[in-house]
Amino acid sequence: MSRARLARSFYSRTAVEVAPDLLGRTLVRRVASGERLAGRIVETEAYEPGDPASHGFRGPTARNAVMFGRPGRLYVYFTYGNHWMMNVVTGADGEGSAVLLRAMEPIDGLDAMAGNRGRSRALDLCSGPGKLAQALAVDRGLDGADLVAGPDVWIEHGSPAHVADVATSVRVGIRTGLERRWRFFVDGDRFVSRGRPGPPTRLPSAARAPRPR
DNA sequence: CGTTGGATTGGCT
DNA sequence: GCCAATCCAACGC
Repeated sequence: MSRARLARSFYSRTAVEVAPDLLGRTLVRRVASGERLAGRIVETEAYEPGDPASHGFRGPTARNAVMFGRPGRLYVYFTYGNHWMMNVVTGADGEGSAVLLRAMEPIDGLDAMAGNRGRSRALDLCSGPGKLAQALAVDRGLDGADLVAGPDVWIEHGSPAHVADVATSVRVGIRTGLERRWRFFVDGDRFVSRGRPGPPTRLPSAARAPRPR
């Protein structure tokens, strides 16, 4: 369990490589009071260049500008009139790829997260992308925050999930790009969101007897 | 400048 | 399971 930060090189890979590698890592938010809010990432989605489901598909705009900048920064956007979403910028500088952070198991700062959420049950704090940003008090102010060297939010090495425990599915809530099964999650983990994707499958490299749940 | 609908959530049936 | 809430970026005229 390492508290060292992930380096820029971690993010300088394709979104499809970074997304499963983020599972088991520790997402950390240092709020203004100095308190540490943190958890174990259990669900991500990859958005690649040329992917019709990606915000970057039609090129850079004011909203998605951070996606087209250097990797290792946070891309935050607002949707459905209520919710902020946290993404990690990946790939080469200018490429326009990112990984959506969808859920984590809260580890540190649960009381503060509960206050931010207006909900107290641990399972309700970070089990979805909108919930996660709300629990961590992340909004537009952190769009572009540097995960590699910034003071507000970062990701530590943690304990990477074993490949055999990682499952994939269609990404949640999109209408195009359904053939790309780029949602990655820790199979059987209680803190994964309740999305409505298609049936999950194990990663090809993870073939082995299923564990009991 | 007006319209549309979204990488969701939570409450109600 | 269904659907309203709520706002703003993107796109079309």
